[in-house]
Amino acid sequence: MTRSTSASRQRIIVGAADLIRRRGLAGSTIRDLAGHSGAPLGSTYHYFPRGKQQLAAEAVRFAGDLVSRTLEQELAAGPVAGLRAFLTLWRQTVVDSGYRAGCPVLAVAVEEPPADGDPEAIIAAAEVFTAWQRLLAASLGEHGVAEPAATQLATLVIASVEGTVALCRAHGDIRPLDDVAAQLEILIATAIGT
Amino acid sequence: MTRSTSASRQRIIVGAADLIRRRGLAGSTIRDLAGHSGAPLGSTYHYFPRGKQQLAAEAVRFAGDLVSRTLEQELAAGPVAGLRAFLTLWRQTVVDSGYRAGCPVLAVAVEEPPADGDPEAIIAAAEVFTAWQRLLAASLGEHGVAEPAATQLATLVIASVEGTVALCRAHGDIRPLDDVAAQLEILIATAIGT
DNA sequence: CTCTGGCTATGACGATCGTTATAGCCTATC
DNA sequence: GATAGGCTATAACGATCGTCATAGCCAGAG
Repeated sequence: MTRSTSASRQRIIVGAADLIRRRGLAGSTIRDLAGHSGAPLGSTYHYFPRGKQQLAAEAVRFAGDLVSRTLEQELAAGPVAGLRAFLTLWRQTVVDSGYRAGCPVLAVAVEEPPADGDPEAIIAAAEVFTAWQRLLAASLGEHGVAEPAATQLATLVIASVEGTVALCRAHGDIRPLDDVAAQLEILIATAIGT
Repeated sequence: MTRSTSASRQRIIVGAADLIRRRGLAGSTIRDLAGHSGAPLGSTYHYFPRGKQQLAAEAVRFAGDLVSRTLEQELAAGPVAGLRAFLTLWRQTVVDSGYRAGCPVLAVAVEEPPADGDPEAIIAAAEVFTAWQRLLAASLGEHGVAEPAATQLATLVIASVEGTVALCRAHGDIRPLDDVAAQLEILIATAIGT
């Protein structure tokens, strides 16, 4: 039953990531975090003994890895292809949710970590941001962009997309994302000289 | 005593903005929101009868107007000067707080508005973002940047700075902001042809 | 079949949530 | 110095918070 066990645990994580990206971490109760995937409250503390912070950290890592995999795949066809995939991913998230869902990593990053105990969640968020940024920076480097421009551009892309997703939610409009997409594509294409 | 009244009310708003940019809205209790400026809980509902949402909305507008005024002032010397002032403002916020404070407008924008009643706070957040974006876009237009580039660039700047502030908080490092600043400055300077 | 152990179900703990109500203070005006 | 009203102080409301404890269920190993 190791299989079924993992499945339950995984479903809690997936549900937690979905709820956090909508309501934030402080806005999501452990009961809702569990209930969003149909799991009972008791299971949450069985699988995540350190409580809310641990579950949030795992949800952030899950969402982060999901994006990282897509990013890595599409970057094989070059930085512009990777950028487009990254943008498309967030466009779907925002539009499909009716402008109610954002990025769970950002949601955790803008909240205060607990004063007592390890701030697992925000550390996980920082690691995810770093992972995305490195993937993009490496791809830019491989396509002829020198340092420090490659690093700076990669950070700019991650930051601007995260910020734009929040803008779209506030406005209830996808236009900010499309506007930023247009400028980023020009910027990256120019940087790699194509 | 209209003066003293306004002063108390204003101090609550200022304190609320400071707390929200650190803890988020859901992470800040009404008691803390009041107590952060030394005001009693009762005063909160006296000045803001519609409760937490109203106070949050006024805090967002206060912080937004503060930034708007600085932005408008510095943009008189051109888009690059305005950009630099905008970046410096956020740099101070993040560094001076020891990477514990971010942007209260973004904090509200990434949270779910209440299901019942008017979502005053997130509407205020959207209006603030629009105000900033229009100021910058207008300045770019006055310096020869045609549409839609002016609008797109302005949105890119706002979004990327908001996102970067969150990145800096997560990492406990100011470098993302400096990296983004470098790229944005090149981008804007190039766009206006200087 | 028996037994073991992972998982669920249930309920409770004290603390704290947003909000409301009301009684009293305190200053400005006449 | 009395009066009025803006503001504060205090207590309480039901609901819900994160967390923990424990009893029971149920599949797989012996």
